[in-house]
Amino acid sequence: MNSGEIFRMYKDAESGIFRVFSGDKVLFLQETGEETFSFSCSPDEFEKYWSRFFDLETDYAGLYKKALRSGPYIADCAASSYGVRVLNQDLFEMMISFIISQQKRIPEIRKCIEALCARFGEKKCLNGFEYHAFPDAKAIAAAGPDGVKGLSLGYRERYIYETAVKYVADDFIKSPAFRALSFDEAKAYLKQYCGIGEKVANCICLFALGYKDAFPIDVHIKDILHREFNVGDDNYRTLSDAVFTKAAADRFADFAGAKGIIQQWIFAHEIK
DNA sequence: TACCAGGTTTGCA
DNA sequence: TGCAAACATGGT
Repeated sequence: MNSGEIFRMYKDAESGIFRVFSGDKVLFLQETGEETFSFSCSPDEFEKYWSRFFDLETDYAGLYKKALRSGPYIADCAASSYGVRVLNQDLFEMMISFIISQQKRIPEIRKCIEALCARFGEKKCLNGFEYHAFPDAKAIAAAGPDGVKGLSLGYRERYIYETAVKYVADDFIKSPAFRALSFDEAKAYLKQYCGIGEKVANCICLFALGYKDAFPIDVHIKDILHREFNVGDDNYRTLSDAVFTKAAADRFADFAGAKGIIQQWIFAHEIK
């Protein structure tokens, strides 16, 4: 919830109930015991959506044990990130959310996303609880290039509008064929959208498309790869993304296929 | 005040 | 192909 992979999940301070928003859905979660939770959805909706959303088919326990044996730093990250899963979120929501994320801190990202939802998201109601869905691409596109003004998006306004317009017209990205692409193919396809570069494309692949080997390189990860894994000298921040990507592949070769989960545990640990 | 943020685009070698 | 500057806005 606080590890920068989902921006619309909140804990109600009074009741302790978690509210999880995804696309046009909302889910209420309550901890009922030691690692047990009640879900507000029907068993059918759980099977059809939330089970995959929470990535319940992936073996995190095995990865966790492996991480604990992988040197003190990774072990620390795994231990302090116990319970952090890499979710399978809505594609368009991740595209827009991570376009917004560039050059912003997490609290500001949340604010921008909520503002976007308030303006363009369909108003919905579940059990008396009113909320705004994440906007449909059509709603953003229909409002025109000036429709996204006044939301503190800055230069990202153009990226968001153009991405919404392109997405509306893009039948391929909504087809099963897109989901069948390889990781590299999907990433390259996403980068054709304005505002989606290497890092954001990796985030989308990891958080929406299930490519658990995606390894987004951002300023935090650069700092960590330098500090903990001896990548680069004092000018390491000027090194290209490719250098960090290769370094990560080398350092985390043991986790091939699931590097993105390790990345997320590292990230969650560092921003705590 | 100066610097920086889960970067990307643009323009120029 | 690769590099540096420009890009809005808000927080520290």
